Formats: sequence, structure tokens, C-alpha cells
Amino acid sequence: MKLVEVLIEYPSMQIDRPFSYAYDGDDIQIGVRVLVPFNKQEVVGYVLAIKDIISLENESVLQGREIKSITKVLDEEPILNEELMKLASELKEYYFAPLISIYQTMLPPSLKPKSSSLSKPKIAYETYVKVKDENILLTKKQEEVFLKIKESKESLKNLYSANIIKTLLDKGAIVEVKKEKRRLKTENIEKKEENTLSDEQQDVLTKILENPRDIYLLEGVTGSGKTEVYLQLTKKMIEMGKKVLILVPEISLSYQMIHQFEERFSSIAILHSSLTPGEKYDEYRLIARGEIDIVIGARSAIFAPLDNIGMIIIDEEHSETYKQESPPYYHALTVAKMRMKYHSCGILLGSATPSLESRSRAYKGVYHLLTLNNRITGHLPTCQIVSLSDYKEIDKESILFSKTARKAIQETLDKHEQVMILLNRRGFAPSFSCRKCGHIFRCKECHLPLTLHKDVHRLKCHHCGYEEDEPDICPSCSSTYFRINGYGSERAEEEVKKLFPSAKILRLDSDVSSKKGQTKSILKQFKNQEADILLGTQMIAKGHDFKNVTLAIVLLADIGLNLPSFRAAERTFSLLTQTIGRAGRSKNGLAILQTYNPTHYALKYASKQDYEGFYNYEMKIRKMNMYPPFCYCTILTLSSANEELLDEMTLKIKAFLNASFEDKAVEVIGPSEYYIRILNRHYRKKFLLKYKSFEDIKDVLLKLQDIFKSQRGVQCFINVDPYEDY
DNA sequence: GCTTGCCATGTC
DNA sequence: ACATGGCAAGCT
Repeated sequence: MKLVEVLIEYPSMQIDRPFSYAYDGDDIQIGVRVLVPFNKQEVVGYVLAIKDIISLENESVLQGREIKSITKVLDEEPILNEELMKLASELKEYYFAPLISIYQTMLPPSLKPKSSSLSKPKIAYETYVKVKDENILLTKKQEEVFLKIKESKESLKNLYSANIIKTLLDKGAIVEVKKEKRRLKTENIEKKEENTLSDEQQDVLTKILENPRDIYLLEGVTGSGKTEVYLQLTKKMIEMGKKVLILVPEISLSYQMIHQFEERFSSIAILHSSLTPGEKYDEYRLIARGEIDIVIGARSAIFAPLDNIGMIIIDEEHSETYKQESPPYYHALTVAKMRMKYHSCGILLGSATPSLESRSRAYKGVYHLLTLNNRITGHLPTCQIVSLSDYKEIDKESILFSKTARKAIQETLDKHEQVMILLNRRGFAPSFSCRKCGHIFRCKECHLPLTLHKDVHRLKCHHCGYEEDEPDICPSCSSTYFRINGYGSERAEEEVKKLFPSAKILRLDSDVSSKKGQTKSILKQFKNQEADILLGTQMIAKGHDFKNVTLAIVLLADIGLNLPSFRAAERTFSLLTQTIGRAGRSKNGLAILQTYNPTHYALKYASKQDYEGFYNYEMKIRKMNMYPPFCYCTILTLSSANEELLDEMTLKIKAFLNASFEDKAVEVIGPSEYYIRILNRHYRKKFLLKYKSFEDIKDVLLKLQDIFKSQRGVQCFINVDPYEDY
């Protein structure tokens, strides 16, 4: 008889603890999923511990409580290994999340506890044949096939004539072997030799290999050859018998880098969101069985069940995509550091514009700072800032494109070179109103102005996903005339078509790319020079290598700068720097930033591609206002559909926080309003905690969670190290 | 007196 | 997360 500790599938703090069940059988292990009776239901649970007992009566831990039996064991093998289970517990402590919710984020959808009973993908098999007995008399044709099979040791059965195979099997010359099939089609990519490293690159690689168990920040401008360092570091790791985990901000925007990896290595798994459940399942199992050397993926790939990791590479480490802004709110780098301890491996962070946190840690010596200063390909583009308040720049012909920008585009097109245009806002126009009464169309859930999407004739909320048809009559005054306010990428596209009718233009934003495979195809078309202009949101700014682009234009460089976030300047600087860098592949590159804030430091430093200058300036501001990296932050969000209840609870929590942190070095700011006050019909209030040591907030936040366990109607979210703070 | 809804409580 | 039991408002 066994006593089994089971974690129930519901991700709620209230039942975030093991429940004990009895089981009589040997087919159970820690880490498998089970079906158990729970409060008169059958639910899926996760085995955390197993204890052999003689009989139930003797167990003092039960203290006379009733104990039920496990209904069914769902897995033959554990679905998470020991390392990942320990990692989940560590993450639970840091992010204040229910343990089961962390298991759920770690696992591919088909293995999540919840879905197990519904539709678990079947393992796909394929049949191979191999030689069994060489001393059997065969005909000429049979002999031919037999020799081929012998030569290849193991061979796919359906490569040969079914008749001959059948006879060979019947005669006992060969046998069938069933093997698990990998559903994901892997292209056969021709392998390439590695490039020779520049002195600078070689130096960087040597330094990492001197201490391959430390954290490195590789700061390298666009075109300085970070990828080649990743590739050769990976090769060294594999030679040492180690495996490599590589994170990229977004798979679809990284296909060029992935291609380079596929040209050099064969044992790669690429985890991305558009794999089918069956494909994901196969890749996950292949990795778990140790058959994969290299995993490349976005944020959640940090949980790949790789063993024996030698290096975790995080490309574009400043990217906000590494932080999940919904529970359990984890940051991939935080997870990477935990895995680093387990594997005693190294971490390599790469960026042209490192986050201030990482850069200051490198400055303090917590990370090793490595730099690549020389562009292997390309030059520094000249950058011009154009003020949109300058009346000489804007005329009747276009409000969106300044004279300077129009002239530059025309000249570039005349030279048959390519142009990139960034407008970091999707849709046609960010607001839509009635011309007569001024009624602004707002989201029913969030109360924010709806964005017009003209191509599909819909009004969409970019915060909650609400949408409705574009109206033809005003609901408040019945007028049929409307006003379109502001600009998005769709409207910019229309304008470019009007201004440059003969140019071939491609648009890339998340509306276009939501169609599967679109992103890659658009980027490829532009790379192959099948279009003159690529216009889009920040998606176009990430690490693509377009050799023929000589002009980059940012239409409204202020977008993002006015957000009430302490990271607003950093984000803008990083986006602009990357965009400007795109024009630097040939020697006469030009970038134009159109702005209402021509003197803002983020723009000035970006225009000079001066990261150090920006870093020093921004660090002063962060220090003055006491923001990361000079402290840590946690945001507490209280949310409720009932506004009075929320206000009441907010006051209570304020008193609780102030009392709890009275004698600690923790600053409590709030309650304050969110920039988006109502989200999905829920009112929200927030508190910002600033502190120097996590230990100072830990116990208080655990108590806070306790308060909310029995609180109806108001929810509390804890976001440790938030990226979005508005 | 009996149905209906809202909240507090417990789940091995 | 969900089921349940208690109790109070609403109706015959």
C-alpha cells in the first residue's frame, strides 16, 4: 500500500497544497498524472511524493481523516523530471504563484494536467526493418533489397516494394522494428562550414570559454557578428558533450538566425507556437529523452527538458517578450539563472542595446561584459531628426510624411534601393468618433477608444480583444459622418501608396502576421528585393539582415515615449536604435526620425547610435527617481467588478502594507490608478513596492495572499519584477 | 412552507 | 476551481 501526495489541477491559491491518496500498485512514480476523486468530482492531479506504508490505520499523518484512493494512473513515465519539479517549487516561492500553474506553463499544451483526460496526442510510430539472418536463400531481387537494408543497418520499411519486404519477413531474413516518429518535418538543409572569426569575435569566444559557468553580457552593435559567436560557442559546447538552449524574442522574426543554426547543426528542436499539438508533443519527448543537442525557442522554451545544459544563450536580452505579463509572471532570465545553478552552466546575454539592469550588473562585475565594436558588415547610418511642428516640413500633400522624408524616399526608390518605414501602432486609426456630436467609440469592457481596422471594417480594442462592426450611424445622434483620428500602420500604408504609386510595398504588423507563415514570407520577399518598401510596427525592427535597405524612417518616433512607465525612454531608445541600424548595411545609409519631441534624450542618443551616452543619462534619472536597477519592484494589482468593494479593500490593504513595511526598507507607493483603469469590465488599483532585498517583502506578500484566500469579489495579482508598470 | 439565490466553507 | 449547506429574501 502506498500513500501518494497529489497536487490538484486547479490553479488556485486556496488548494495549492498536496492532498493524500491511497494507491495499491507498482505502476506509479513521482511526476506522473493521476485521476483522483476530489470533493465529489473526478479531477486530474500531479504526484508529488510517494510513501510506502504498511496499513492506513497506522499513519499518524492522517489523524483519522478519511482517505480516498487514486482512480487511475494516467502516465507511464513522469512528464516532468526532477530538475523541473524543483525549479517549479523555486519559481513558486519567487513569483507567489500556485505550484500547479507553474507546471502548466512548463508543459506543452497536450501534457498540461488539465487536458490529459481529454485528448492526449498519440505517439506516432513508423516501421523500420533490419537484418536478422544472413544465411537464408534469396532470389536476385530479394538479395538486392536485402543488401541495401544491410548497408543502412536500419531502414524505413516503406522505402521498398511491399511484396519483397513481406517475403523477406516471412523467410525470416529481416525483422520489423517499430520506432517513434517525429511528426515535425525537418527540411534537409545543406550544411555549411563555419566562418572565420574576427579578432574581436575570437577574443569574446576565448573569454567565455575560460569560465564557461558564468554570466556574460555581449554588447554588440547591429552587424557586429553576435550570431557567429553563438554558433561557434554552441559548437564548442557540443564538442564538450554539453547541450545548448537558445532563446529568441519571437520565433517568426528569427528565422534567419535559426537557418544559420540549421546550416551548422543537425540535432536541433525548434519550439514555436504554431506547431500542432502532436508536433509539440513529439519535440518535447525527443528533448526529454536526451536526443536533442540544441533547443531554440521563445520565452517558454526556457522550460525545455534538456539535460546536461552547457550554455543558455538569450538573444536580444533587452526584449520585453522574455517577461510574461500574466500569471505566473515569470522572466526567462530569472528562470535561466535558476537552471544555471542546477546545471552549473553558463549564460550568454546578447544585445545591441542591453537592458539597464543587465548593463549595470555587467558594470558592477556581476556579469562579465564583452563588447563587439566593429561592424563586420555595414556602416553607421547618418540620422536626421525632423520636427513635426516645423511648418516647412508638413504641407497639404501629407501630414504623416514630412517633406524631408518624402524626398528621401523618392531618391532611394530612384536608386532602386529599399526603404523601411516604422509606425509603431497597428490598425488604421487609433480613434474613431462622430463628426457631428463628437461621440467617441469606446470599448464596452475597458472604456478606451477603439481602433479602426479599415480592411476588415471593424473597431477593435487593443487591450482586451473586444471588437464590433464599423458603424454606419452614430448611436448617440444618428449622424452618418465620422471622423478618423490619428494614424496606424494600415493608414500609413494607404498614404505611401498614394504618395508613391509605382513602388511595391509590404506591410508587416501583428494583424498581417496572425495568418500562419505570413511573417516569414513577407520578410523573405523583402530580403529578396521583391518589394521596395517595408512598412510596419516594431516587428520590422528586430534582427533582420536586409542588405539593400539604405533608408529607415520612423514616422511618429514619440509613440511609446509618453506612456507613464519608467521604462518608456529605454524602450523607445532601443526600438529607434534598432530601426536606424537597419539602414546601415551599405555605406550611404540614412535614417529619419519624425517627432514632436526633437530634443528628447532618447531620440538624440538613438540618432547617434550612442548606447553609452543613453545609459549614463538614463541611469541618472533612474537613480534620482529610485527605479530599477537601483531597486527591485513588485506591483500588486487589486481587481474587482465592483468598484465600491475594490475601494474598500484597497484602503484595508494600504493600511496592511504600511503597517507591515513600517520597519523595513520597503517603499509603498499607492494606491494609484492604472493607465487602463478598467480592463475586461474589472476595475483595478495598484500598489508599487520598491525594495532592495526580496527577503524584505516575502513574508508580507505571503500574508497578503492569505488575506485574499477568503476574500470574495476582489482578486489580488502579484507581479514581481514587472516590465509593464502602467 | 417551500423555492431561489448568495455566501462561507471544505476539498485527501 | 467547484460542490455543498446554511440562511434569508421572495412567492404561493
